[in-house]
Amino acid sequence: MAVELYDTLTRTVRTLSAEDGTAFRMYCCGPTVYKPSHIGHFRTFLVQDVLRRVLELDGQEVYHVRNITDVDDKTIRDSIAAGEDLRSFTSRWTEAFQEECAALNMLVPHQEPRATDHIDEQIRLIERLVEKGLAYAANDGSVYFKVAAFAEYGKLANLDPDQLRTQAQTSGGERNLADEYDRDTVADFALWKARKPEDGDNYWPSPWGEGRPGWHIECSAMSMKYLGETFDLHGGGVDLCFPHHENEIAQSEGATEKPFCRHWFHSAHLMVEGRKMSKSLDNFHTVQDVLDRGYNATELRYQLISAHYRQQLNFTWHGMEATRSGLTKLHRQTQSLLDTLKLGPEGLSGDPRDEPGVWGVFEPAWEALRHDLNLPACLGELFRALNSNPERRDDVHGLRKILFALGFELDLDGDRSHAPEIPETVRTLAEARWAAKQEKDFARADALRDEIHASGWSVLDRKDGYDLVKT
RNA sequence: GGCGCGGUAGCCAAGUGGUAAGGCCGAGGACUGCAAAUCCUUUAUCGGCGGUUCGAUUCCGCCCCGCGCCUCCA
Repeated sequence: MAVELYDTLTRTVRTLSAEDGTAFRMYCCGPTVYKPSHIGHFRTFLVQDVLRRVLELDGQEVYHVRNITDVDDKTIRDSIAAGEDLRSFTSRWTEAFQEECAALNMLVPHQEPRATDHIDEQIRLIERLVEKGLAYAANDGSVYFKVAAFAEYGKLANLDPDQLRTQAQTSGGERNLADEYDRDTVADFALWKARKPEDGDNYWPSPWGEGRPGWHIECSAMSMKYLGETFDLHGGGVDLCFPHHENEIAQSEGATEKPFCRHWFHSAHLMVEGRKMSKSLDNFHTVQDVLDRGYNATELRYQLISAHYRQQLNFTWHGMEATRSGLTKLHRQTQSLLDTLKLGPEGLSGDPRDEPGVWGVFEPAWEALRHDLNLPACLGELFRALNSNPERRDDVHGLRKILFALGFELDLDGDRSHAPEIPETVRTLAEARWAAKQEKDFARADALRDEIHASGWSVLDRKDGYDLVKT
């Protein structure tokens, strides 16, 4: 048994393994905390969450680190605008992020290091680079990585470093804005940024004067601190491929002369109604936006993991409706399986990671996950298995594992306990209608149903009675 | 211009060198006084043109269309 995943660096599907033979060490680039994360961010984090669940179901011990970037232009700008110090400002947004992760039923990383808690580590890493001639201090007190000194620069994003060095314009023909500091070539990137007036109180002492770390260095410093100089997997959205991860490789491998990480895991972007979503455009939906529309977190989770991770996912409200229907079917069929086996909701409780690898009819769904985390295929096989009317005890083990991998917590048999109180007037009307129906006075029965409907309730007849449901 | 991804039923979306999973919606049927729910059945030849092959949606070439990245965006 093994889990296979596409690796961005080698452009091949490779088997994942723990280099040290014990724990699989994965680092995921986390959010920059200055406003609510949008559902596109959560797509990436959810896909990473599923990967971790699959690895753990496969019997591997996973050590999962996801950073919090709490110092950059935007966090500084917005905290000052809010009249709040950076630490408390970013702490608020970090907590908001963590609450939404919990709502989406994501496993909590083993470490969630913050950039500002690791300034020393970052400075030491920069010092190593300066000592090795891979970085230089500019006149303004900033320190830059010397891209020309790192021969393999561009290997992850498959870009030509010579071209990058001389590129003064972006594809859109705009001036390359990256050139606002004093450096040798446009491709060189800042490891340390000299203090500027607009930084307010947000600066730290360093061998090169007061300032703050650049964008990429915190991930190199923190991943290596918690996972070692070579670790197993590094993940993020495709947009991080360049420059962020390319720069991380340059910094890290430049300093250590060891491979930085063994596997690169990038997930494609979420689109919204056919358009790209990003913090710089104003078209993003937050988790709260989706909840406000009346969808629950499980429905959102399902939608966000339902496409293959290397494929763009187009989020639409129409799609959310389809997802809701699909989840309803999943509930129903799962309940049906439990009923067949005379098991209560507890039949699916407990931690399936501790159970033996028995899959029953759900084996194909598991195979789909193991092979490059093929979630659409997994969902297809899940439904196919349920449609086959499984009735063996072993099948429940398989279903429990698949539901764990997907992170779905189904509210089985829970509808009645969560149902709102039925008003006495409605109950009376419903009793009267049932009596009328028994006497085959259908005109009166229908009239009473209309009355009940006007009170906000629907009557659903069964063979031997009826249910009242709030509309 | 450079690098990369995709075009499969009304919608979403897997997949394979030998005639295409699954979900949603729709349709037909069963059930029901009706309605809802539920159950059953049912809906494609895979962007276009060539090539390789006994055979291609799947491999190769060209073309058309859409999308992403190319310096601080997951």
